[in-house]
Amino acid sequence: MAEEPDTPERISEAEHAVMEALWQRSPLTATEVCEQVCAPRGWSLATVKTLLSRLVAKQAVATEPDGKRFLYSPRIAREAYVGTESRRLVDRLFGGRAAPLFAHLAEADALSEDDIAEIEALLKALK
Amino acid sequence: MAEEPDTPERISEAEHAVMEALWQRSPLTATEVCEQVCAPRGWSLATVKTLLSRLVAKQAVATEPDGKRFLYSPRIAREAYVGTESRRLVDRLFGGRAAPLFAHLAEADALSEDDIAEIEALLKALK
DNA sequence: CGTAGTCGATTACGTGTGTAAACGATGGAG
DNA sequence: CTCCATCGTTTACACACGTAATCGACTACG
Repeated sequence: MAEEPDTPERISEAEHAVMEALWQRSPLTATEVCEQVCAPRGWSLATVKTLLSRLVAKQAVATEPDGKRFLYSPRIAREAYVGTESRRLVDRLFGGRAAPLFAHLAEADALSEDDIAEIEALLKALK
Repeated sequence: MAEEPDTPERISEAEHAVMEALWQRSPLTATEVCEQVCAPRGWSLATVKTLLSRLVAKQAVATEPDGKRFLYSPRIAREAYVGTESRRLVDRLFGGRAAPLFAHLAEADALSEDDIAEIEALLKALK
């Protein structure tokens, strides 16, 4: 019984694209997912089906039968995914500290005016 | 002629560990790199040699003969690597905007007091 | 001078990933 | 009822990655 809390299986980049589609709107059929992601990436429906299967195996998406076909929905929250992914990067590249990442983005001119304003507001809220 | 500016070959996670050793101090021999990275990861010297070869193939590190053995040094700057990697993440997860990343880190309590202070200082400098 | 150790290069092998075709069931059109 | 369009599932395959043993060359010790 219940070891479902899940082994946090890694989601690959291609799989992530599928997750994004599902996070945007769900449940979706495989065909609908393809409509969202196939064109920009030049994928075929078959590819999307494979990715969906793998995501189901990884317990990252759930299936719900709808007549003959299945509907797919995310089983993990976007926040969780985004959280572990950014944490991984910050750990790997910046020794777990967020400030160096921020400094790097600043130096690389990756911060827009809007970004700066927004971050300023967030900072104020944090204090 | 000259397509050396390099195909921006991706550096894998294991390879990145080797790069870190070289960024910290270089040039190093394969054995010296192993001294830095083998123990924490349970790698053998053979593994490090393979990773070094692959990095040489990817033009990410340079070799310089030193008598019988080779000395390895990074051919790409840490800043460049860190830059493209963080950019990739921000693009993939936050639509290219840094502010949402920051917001996420804030919400996840991934920001220490020091981080906040440091970022505040950076912000002030940016304005 | 031969032999043991060491170095980089070559080869190996299992797994994950990207990408997809083939197959089998099934539901809807005629 | 029969056949075709669709599903999801199974199988495929090349390449990247993690991890390593082996091989051929060379050096240094004896």
